Amino acid sequence: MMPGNTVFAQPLARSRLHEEIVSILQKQILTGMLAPGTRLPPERELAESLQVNRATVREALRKLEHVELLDIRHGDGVYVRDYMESGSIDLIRVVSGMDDGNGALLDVLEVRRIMVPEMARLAAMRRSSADLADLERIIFREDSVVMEQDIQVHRVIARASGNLLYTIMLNFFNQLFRDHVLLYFEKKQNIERSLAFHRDIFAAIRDQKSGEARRIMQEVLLFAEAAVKESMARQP
Amino acid sequence: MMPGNTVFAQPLARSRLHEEIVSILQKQILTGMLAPGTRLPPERELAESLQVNRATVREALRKLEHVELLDIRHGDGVYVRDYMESGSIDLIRVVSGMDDGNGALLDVLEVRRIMVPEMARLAAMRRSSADLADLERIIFREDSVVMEQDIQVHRVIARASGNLLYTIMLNFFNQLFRDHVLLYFEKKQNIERSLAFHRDIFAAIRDQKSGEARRIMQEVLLFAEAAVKESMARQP
DNA sequence: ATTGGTTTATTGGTTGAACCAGTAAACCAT
DNA sequence: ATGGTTTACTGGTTCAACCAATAAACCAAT
Repeated sequence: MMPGNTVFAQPLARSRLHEEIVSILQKQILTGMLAPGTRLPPERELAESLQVNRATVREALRKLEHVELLDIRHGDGVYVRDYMESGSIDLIRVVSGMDDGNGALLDVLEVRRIMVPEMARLAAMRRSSADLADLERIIFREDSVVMEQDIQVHRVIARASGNLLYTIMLNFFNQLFRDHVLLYFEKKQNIERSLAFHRDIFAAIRDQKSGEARRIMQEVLLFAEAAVKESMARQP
Repeated sequence: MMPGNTVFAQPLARSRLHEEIVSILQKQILTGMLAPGTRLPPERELAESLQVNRATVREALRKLEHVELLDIRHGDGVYVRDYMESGSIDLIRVVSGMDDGNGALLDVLEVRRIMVPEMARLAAMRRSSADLADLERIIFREDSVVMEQDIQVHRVIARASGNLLYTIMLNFFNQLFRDHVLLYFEKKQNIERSLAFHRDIFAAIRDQKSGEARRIMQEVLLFAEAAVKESMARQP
C-alpha cells in the first residue's frame, strides 16, 4: 500500500457551524454539566448567546434529538435526557471521541469479540454459492491492497450471515477503528496474518464448517485486538 | 397492571413536517427508487416540489445525513449513499417500520440472543456490591409492576457488565420491541416466568456464577423470543 | 499537450424577521 | 373542586436574502 499518506489521506472536513454547537452541547451533557431533566434555554436565547442564527441552533438540536440526548417538545421546551437511557449507538462515537474515550473503545472491542465470530458461524451455515464466489474473487486477486481486501472479506461474510444488523454493526466497527486499522496494515507481519486468515476462513465457509469459521474469526479478532490495544497505549 | 390501556397509552405524537419528509425520502432510498450515488435535486428545488420551506427540507436532510443515508457536500450537492455501507443502527428502526420489516426484527432477535447472555455473564463476574443491592431492591419489592421491574432488572445487569455499549444496545432492543413487550406481560404465565427469572438470575449474579447467569439469561430470552415471534405471526 | 490560475454558475450554509401552532400556567366561571 | 378560557411562552415553519465552498469552463504560461 502507498506509504506516508497519513497527512492528506483525509479531506480535513471543515466543521460546519451547527456541528460546532453539537459538540459544545454534547460535551456538557455527557460530562453531566447539563444534568438529565434540565431544561435548556429557548432556541432564541441559545441562538443569541452563541451569536448564531436560530435555524443553525435548530439543526444542532435536531442532531442531539436523534441520538436521544435531547427531548424537544413543541410549545414546551428542550430537555436534557439521561444518556444512560439512550438507544442510539452513535453515542459511542461521541464518547469515544472524548478525552478518556478509550474506555468506550474497549467496550466496543469486547462486544465485537462476541458478535463477529458468531457472524462468521452463521455465514458458514447460510452462505449462498454467490457469496462463496464473491469471497473467492476478492481473496484470490493479486492487484488489490490487502487492507481493502480485508474489509471486503468481512463485508461479504456479514452479508452471507443473512443478518442486516451484522452488516451495519460491522460498518460501525470499521468506521470506529478506521485509524487503528490503517496503522495495523502498516506492519508486514499483520498483513501476512490477514492473508492467512482470508485463506482459512474461505476454506471454512466453502466447506460450511461453521464451528471452524467461528474459531478462525475469533482468533484473528484476538490478534487484531491486541494490536489495537497496543497502539491505543502508545497514542491515547 | 392496568388493563385495556392500549388506546391512550401513547401520546399519539403528531408528526412534524420535516419528519414527514424524512419518511418519504427514507422510503425511496431503502426501496432502491433512489439508487446509491444518485444526486438529489438542490434543496431549493426539493423545497419547491414538496411545497415546503427550505429550512424544513434542510432539517430533514440533516437527519438522513446522520443515519448515513445521504452525503451532503457544501457547494456540490446531496448524494444518496449505499445503506449497506451505513454504520448507523438507527437504520434498523426504519427498516423494521417498513412493510416487510419483520425480517429486520428477526435479525435483531438473533443478535440479541448472542449479546445479552454474554452481558449477563460479564455482569456476574464484575458486579459490584452496589449493583447487587440495586438488583435486590428492584426484585424484592411488592408494589411494582412486573414489566417495569423486568426492564429495570435488565438495565442493572447491563450496567453491572461494566460495558456502556451493552447498556445502549439493551435500550435499543427495549425500544424496538416495546409493543411486543407490552403484549408479553399481558399473559399471566409470562409474568410468572419473569418472576422466576428474576429470582434465578439474582442468585447467579449474587454468587458470581457467571456461566449460570449466562445460561439463565439465554433460556429466558429463548422463551420470550418464541412469544414475540408468535405475536408477530398474528399481527404482521 | 499539460499544468496552474481565474472566472462563473451552482449549491449548500447562515442569517434576520416574521408568523403559525402547541403547551402550560394563570385565571375564571360553574 | 371541576372544567373551560385566556395568555404568555416556546418550538415549527416560512420568506427573502446573503455567505461560502465546489466544480466546470476558461485562460495563460510553460
